[in-house]
Amino acid sequence: MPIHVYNTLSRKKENFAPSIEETIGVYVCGVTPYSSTHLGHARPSVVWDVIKKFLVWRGYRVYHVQNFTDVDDKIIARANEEGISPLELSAKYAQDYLESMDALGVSRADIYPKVSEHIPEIINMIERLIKKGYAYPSEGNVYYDVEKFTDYGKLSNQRLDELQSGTRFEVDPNKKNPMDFALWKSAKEGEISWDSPWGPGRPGWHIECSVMSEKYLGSNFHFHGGGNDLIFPHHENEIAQSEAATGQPLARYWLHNGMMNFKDSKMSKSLGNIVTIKDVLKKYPKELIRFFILSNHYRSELEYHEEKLTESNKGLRRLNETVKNAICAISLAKNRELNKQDQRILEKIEQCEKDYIAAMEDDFNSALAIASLFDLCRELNGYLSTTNQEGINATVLEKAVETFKVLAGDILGILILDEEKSSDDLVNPLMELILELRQDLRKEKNFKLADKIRDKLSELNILVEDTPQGPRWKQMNGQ
RNA sequence: GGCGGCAUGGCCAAGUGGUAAGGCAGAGCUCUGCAAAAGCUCUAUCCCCAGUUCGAAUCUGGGUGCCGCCUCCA
Repeated sequence: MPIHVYNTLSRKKENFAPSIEETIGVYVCGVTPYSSTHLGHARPSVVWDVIKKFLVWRGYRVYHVQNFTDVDDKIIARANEEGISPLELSAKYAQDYLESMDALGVSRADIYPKVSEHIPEIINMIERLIKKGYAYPSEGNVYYDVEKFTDYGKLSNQRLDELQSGTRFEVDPNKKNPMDFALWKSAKEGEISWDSPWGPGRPGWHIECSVMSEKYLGSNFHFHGGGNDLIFPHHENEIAQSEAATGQPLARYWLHNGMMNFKDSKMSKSLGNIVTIKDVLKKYPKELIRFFILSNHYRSELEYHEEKLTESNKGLRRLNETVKNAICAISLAKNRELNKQDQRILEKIEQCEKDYIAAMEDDFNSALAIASLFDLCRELNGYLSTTNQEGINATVLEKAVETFKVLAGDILGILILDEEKSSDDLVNPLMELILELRQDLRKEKNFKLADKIRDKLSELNILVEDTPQGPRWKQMNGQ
């Protein structure tokens, strides 16, 4: 079955069928690192992390480039406030970004190119654009001449005249057209700058992505991604720059994720309604944040509330408990011929994997993929409570656990399997002892004392459950 | 003003022509000494109006409400 992806450029789902030999080129617009990494940044990162892992699991090779725009107005302003250099400031927050992503279990891109390290290439592309007549210098700046690029507006479906009438800011007298945008900005007094044929200055916002995607992925790669707030002007301008310079389509598929909203509007640094990833991770596991994000389709808008996170946690926990219980049960299960019931569960496992793949192949519908995991979860729980003579089969359980480990663990990153038992060497044997004594009490029908032990342990955040296979305990951490 | 998107049960959320996935919450039941966990059963006709169609949540037109972009933004 072929993969289908929704392409912003055509505004419909398209077939995505690269040959298995070719490496899939992915360029995802990264961040402008001038303040702490927030949950809004987690969305595209987690989504693309999962897309990459899914594609790799399906046998493809992926090369992923993600930039840091480490020189820009905001960075300069913020650096001045803090009394450090712009590059020091952006390096600090780029580091914060990478740490946050590592903490979320997001696999790293193959390369994170920075604007400040690609000045010669940027100057080179600007020169190419000037030579071809798509750009013009003016007072130490260089502007892109949008009227020269006849396809301008094709990604965001805008018409140049409409855009102009919507102009809300003062028109720069150096520009031929109000919509022209800067490729090179002349430096103000004392500002960070590089020498160029047009005088000291720095790159405009959009040019770095055109330059760095070409350098690392060539002129016609597979996926270009980012938040849908980047469609205009950022990606529109990238297309104008790259396609004018190379004469080739920039990317074949444009994938845009929806915004993460907080308090009814987009989470963004300038609105000040941000929740940092590191803060959330102090209270909740990374798997929960991923589960929360992946439970929604990547293109839809996602409203963040802490209560929604705790609610999601209950579903996630059920999923994880099922897998843990299955792992525990393997040692008690039997190795015998498969009976009809075993056969049925094996079919369910297969069905789950089929549904999961179909969901992911349909524009990476992780929400639907997760639903297939819950379907298997229910079947497996039913199987685990089997009480008939033949009991449960170890091979079946192993197959189920393996499936969860790959689909939920390796690809989605939402499986939590360790941590319930104490790391303290003393606690485990001690708990064994307590539970053994409590079992004796229960056999003697001394339920009063047995219940007291359970209650007191509960006060210590240790949950005791009596199952057909014997007592089970776990530490409850936090929520 | 222009462009794009969204509106599905108490809450969250899939589904883009054939009669509504999944999660959470709720009710009842089963299992259990009790509990916990788990399982089973139950709970919607898809914002409003008009239309196309044998048939629409799904297509078309109109309306209402919300969000994003057009200024830095994932």
